Amino acid sequence: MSLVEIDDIEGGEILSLHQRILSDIREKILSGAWAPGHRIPFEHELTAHYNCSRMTVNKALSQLAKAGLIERRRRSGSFVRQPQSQAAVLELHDIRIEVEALGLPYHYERLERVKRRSGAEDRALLGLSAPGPVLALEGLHFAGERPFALEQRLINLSAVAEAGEEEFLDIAPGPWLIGRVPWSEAEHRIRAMAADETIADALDIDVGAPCLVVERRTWSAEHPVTHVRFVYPAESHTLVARFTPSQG
Amino acid sequence: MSLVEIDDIEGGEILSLHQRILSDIREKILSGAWAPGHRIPFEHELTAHYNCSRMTVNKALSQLAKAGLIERRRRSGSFVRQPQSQAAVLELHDIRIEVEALGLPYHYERLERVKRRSGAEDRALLGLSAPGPVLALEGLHFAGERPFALEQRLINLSAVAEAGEEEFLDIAPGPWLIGRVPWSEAEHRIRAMAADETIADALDIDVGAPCLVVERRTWSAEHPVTHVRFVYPAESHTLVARFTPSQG
DNA sequence: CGTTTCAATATGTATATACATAATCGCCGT
DNA sequence: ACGGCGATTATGTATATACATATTGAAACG
Repeated sequence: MSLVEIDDIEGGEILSLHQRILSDIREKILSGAWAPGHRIPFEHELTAHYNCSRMTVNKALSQLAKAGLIERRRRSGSFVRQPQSQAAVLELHDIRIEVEALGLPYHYERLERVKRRSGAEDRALLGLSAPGPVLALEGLHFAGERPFALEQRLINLSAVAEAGEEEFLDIAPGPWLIGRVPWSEAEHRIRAMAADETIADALDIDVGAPCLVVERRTWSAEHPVTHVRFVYPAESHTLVARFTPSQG
Repeated sequence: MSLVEIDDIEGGEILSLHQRILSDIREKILSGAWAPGHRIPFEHELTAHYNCSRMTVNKALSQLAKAGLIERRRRSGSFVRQPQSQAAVLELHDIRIEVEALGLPYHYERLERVKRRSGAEDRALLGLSAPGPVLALEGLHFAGERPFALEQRLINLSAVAEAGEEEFLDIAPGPWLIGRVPWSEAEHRIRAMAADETIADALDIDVGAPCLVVERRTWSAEHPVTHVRFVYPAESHTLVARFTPSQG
């Protein structure tokens, strides 16, 4: 397979040259080093840089083009595209990735954290029949300095006890959970809603402004794990779900 | 570019060999001719069938694999994969069924019907590169006496000529199309938006009220078929998508 | 001065070839 | 029968090469 050892970002991984080129360029774009509109090196320059054939470079670039990260123009070269805020509904979306795909710095900020015995409302949201300990979290995802999404989350501590020890001060609970709890089932509810005062305040928009609300319940082996509600200002967000492939 | 003329569904389009192979196989799989688990021809067989090099076939198959339609196993061949749990969001959209599930009488009412040559905006929505005839429809779906959703639709008459003869007075174009045109690909965009005057008027809600907007583009064998936008008043509608993780 | 033409250039697609890798089948010896 | 070993096979990745196509910029022309 003609493999090449590469010192990758985290711990030496073995990547094919093709993948190496792909991830190099992707990294440059997502990190913002190459801003939208920037002309990326010509195929023949990359060919020289990686010391490989043009076919290999071409394959990588074609793939990036199909993924929508770059745009290729004959005779002119290849350019970093203006990103569109998109997320596949079908994947458990990671807001960090969405934000970074926009070329903006991401951070998370906790607003509230309460441990309590589940009330009726908590149980309805989680789908629990018996009372038990839950962790209620509220936090803001930022794109640059602007709030990008408000997150309101319940975690069933009977299913994920370790979560009770976490502060979630500046790490979002989503990625944390995904790394720890294998989910077996999820349900999304998507709707529009007018911002009430709490939401308007958090997201810095007007009361009554339209918002997109995505709620997700997740189960692991029949046990409810978490319920989360993401609230996005309407202008900032479109969900995209595509069926049958366009690959990336 | 070594182009090949293909007699395609409507009006000869020019496809590269690579794309021809891709869509051929995709069609076979999506139509059900090759069921999940079926072993698709070996690369060398396709090479012979299309009279091209293995690289070309390989590229197409790799793409299908990345798209998740097929699975490739060394020494064994390539197999059609079990379909992914994607149907969730897709199936949601027969509005009659949604309404009837609520126990309310359903009917559809046409507001507008215009046949025209596609302008720039039409082409952008449909994803067409060249101008051609389109049918623009606007209609209302009712639940009982109340408007349930506003539908704004474009149909590419180059792909579905018969649609030009239909009046769509009280039958919705969605079900009509589904019965006639096998779709091979669809894209959903979901967002929230404030009602403008047109929408508020049609749906009998206030200007500025939040709405859920679901847009769908559908292709059949690489041909754009239709673009449709459903606008729901926020209170009336929640999308639900349930799924389990699919490996791969 | 504007327009037409043409060559240069970067990408797009295809070829033939080569070797690596993973999985399977069948052979073999115990 | 059983387990291991090598040959076979299909895919995976890469090479060098060739020619097509779109677009740009500059030269030639009226």
